[in-house]
Amino acid sequence: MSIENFRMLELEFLNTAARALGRNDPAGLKTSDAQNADVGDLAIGFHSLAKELKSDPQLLAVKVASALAGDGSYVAVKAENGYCNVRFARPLLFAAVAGEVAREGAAFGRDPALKPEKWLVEYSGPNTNKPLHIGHLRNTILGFAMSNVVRAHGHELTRYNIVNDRGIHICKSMVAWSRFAPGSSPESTGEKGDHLVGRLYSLFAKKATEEFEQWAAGLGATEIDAYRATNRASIEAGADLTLRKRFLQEQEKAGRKLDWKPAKMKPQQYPEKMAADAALESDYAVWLATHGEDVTQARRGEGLKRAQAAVARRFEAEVSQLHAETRDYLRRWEANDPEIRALWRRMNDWVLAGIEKTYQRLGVAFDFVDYESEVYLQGKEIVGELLAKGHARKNSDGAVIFELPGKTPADPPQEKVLLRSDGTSVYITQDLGSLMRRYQRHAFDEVVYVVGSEQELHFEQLFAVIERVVPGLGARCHHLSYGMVELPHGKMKSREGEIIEADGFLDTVEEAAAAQVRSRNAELPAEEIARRGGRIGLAAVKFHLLKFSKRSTVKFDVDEALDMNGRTGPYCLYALARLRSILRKAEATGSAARLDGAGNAAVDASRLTPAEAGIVLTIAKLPTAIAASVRDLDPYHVADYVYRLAKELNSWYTAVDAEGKTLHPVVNCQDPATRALRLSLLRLVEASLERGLTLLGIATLHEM
RNA sequence: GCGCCCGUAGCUCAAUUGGCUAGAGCGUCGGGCUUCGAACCCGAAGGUUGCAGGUUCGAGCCCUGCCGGGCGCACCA
Repeated sequence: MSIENFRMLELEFLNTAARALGRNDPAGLKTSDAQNADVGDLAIGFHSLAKELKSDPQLLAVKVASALAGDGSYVAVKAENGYCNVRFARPLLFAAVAGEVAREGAAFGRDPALKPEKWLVEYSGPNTNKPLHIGHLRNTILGFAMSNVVRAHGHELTRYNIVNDRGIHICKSMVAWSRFAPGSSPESTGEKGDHLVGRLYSLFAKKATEEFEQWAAGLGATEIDAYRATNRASIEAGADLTLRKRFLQEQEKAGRKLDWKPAKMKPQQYPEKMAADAALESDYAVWLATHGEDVTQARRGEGLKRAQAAVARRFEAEVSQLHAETRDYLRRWEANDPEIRALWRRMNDWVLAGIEKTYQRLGVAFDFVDYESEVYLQGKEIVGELLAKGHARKNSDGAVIFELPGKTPADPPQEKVLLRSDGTSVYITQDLGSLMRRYQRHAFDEVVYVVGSEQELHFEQLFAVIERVVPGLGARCHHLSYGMVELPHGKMKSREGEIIEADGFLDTVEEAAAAQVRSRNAELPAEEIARRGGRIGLAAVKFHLLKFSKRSTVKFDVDEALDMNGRTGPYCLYALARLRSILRKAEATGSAARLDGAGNAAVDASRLTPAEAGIVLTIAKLPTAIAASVRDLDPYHVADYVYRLAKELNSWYTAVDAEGKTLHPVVNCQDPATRALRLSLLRLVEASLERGLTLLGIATLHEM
């Protein structure tokens, strides 16, 4: 039997170890990385098996080591600390890995033993009232990479996008267009469609604020006063509550004990607690007195804030022309008013065309797109079926209720609303609709939703509901939940605060990258500088968004992401470009070796230096990295793989001996056999880096 | 108040899912270009893994209780 890939080498090792212990198969054994490169390539730990056999791990390790000693496949075997470390014969290792890369080609990285399943991945989820922002960027890049990785692992993959194209926020842009910019269009203003509509949306917010202030300046002021007069008691109580909280926090910081838990208190502690309470109250009185000015200010501020919020709500609901018009638009939209529908369709098309341009620029794509304006209707049908089958029930006021178990076993069941009492749909209705439609259409095995961690509860509930509808399906639904993106200036969140729109952000990074290129290659034509800057900038953004595990909050420091020194996209791109420069030189001097079966058979892999063998071993780990990414639903393992390989390559490339002479010359290598080997190795690294970066959605360069 | 997540080197993050001596990047300090791209590389210092218990042959990882932070707990999306 010939060894065709690294996995077979691993299995051979495991099987031999199992046989040495008198077992039929390697169940209970698994390989891990050797402790370090000095001791070997791979290891097997015998701790858990020893426990099972009531034996000593080191004893088993020694037993296996002695069985491997005469085997020509291994050039070093060492039993230590309950591990058996081995180093594979170099020709064997090289042939296995080179053969795998050559044979798999563009599929390198898949798991040959995998039983393929049908997977769906949903990501991006744009709104049609504004352009993509930096939060969408993490989502889209993460989702695209995840879907690449799922397919690379060997599964059948369908990529989905869900477009939020209906609701009150869309109507705001439409009202702004009708009232303040009728007739404007991307053609007339020269703006990208999504930017135009986003600007109209902001314009609505601005005009609504103006409307409110105008009203508040006159009639509104008395309204606020009246509100404050009638609600003085509760306002002051509220203000007092905040002050008290502040006082208690200060006390706690100072080390005062406040966390008396009545339920856990022993009876003899009661007098102690009462004394403590009395002391606390008197200290609070003193604190209030000494913070007199502060207190009045806070009370005034707090009261005003609450009054304003309440008045603003009432203003929106009862006074504002703009908000009334928006509600009117929504009602007419739902009633299929032709005029409103036409405007809606027209503006949506603008936004979608603009967003599509951003997708193209990012190099991401989808196989199917769902529109909420369509799936919410299917959601209603699904809810109807649930009702008919008795899975859900109607409330006294007509809302459809689904009973979910309480958060803890002790809690009562919670009532989840699936349909409002007026029959309109809520958030979960449409997700139910799209999920069932996709399930019926594709009969998928697993589905992954790429959505921010703030929606964990929503998906938990969605999956619980679907589990009741299709038993067993809930467990096959997954939420790829990720953390937020922050810029040095402040927090970035989809529905609050300053929105950093994606195109402008990408422009900034790409221009900074182009400036780097220009400073080093001033002679290049402007278009070429822009092209390289674009690739480097995108690589910087994507790698930075993929190199952390999904849960962590990403602080996006542009300078850090663009740094050539460090764990960055540009660094990986540079390693690959430098490698390709060598290969070009080799082609030019006619010393190139071809990466095919014959070429590899010709190279003498026994000449591999330890550094080179290490690189081969790293190359071989792509299937492992991909498998880990699928297991964790997190592509960062692949980003880690790419960086490690780039790092090892750069190290190898620049290594020098004691006199400062290059240790690993390629083109200049005097020995033809070593040169051929190194060229083969570089082709393997090139293919692996290209493959890894492609999975991350990062386009590479030949020159930087 | 309840639920989920997080707390690891000065900073930002890993740790093959309970295993060998807890590793990287940045920053700091020191070193390396007459030869394939120095847009790089090498070395050093830096740790009571938030605290206190527990389970285990073995805990950064599992359990309990605290402390600190993030997110969530709508007939919003």
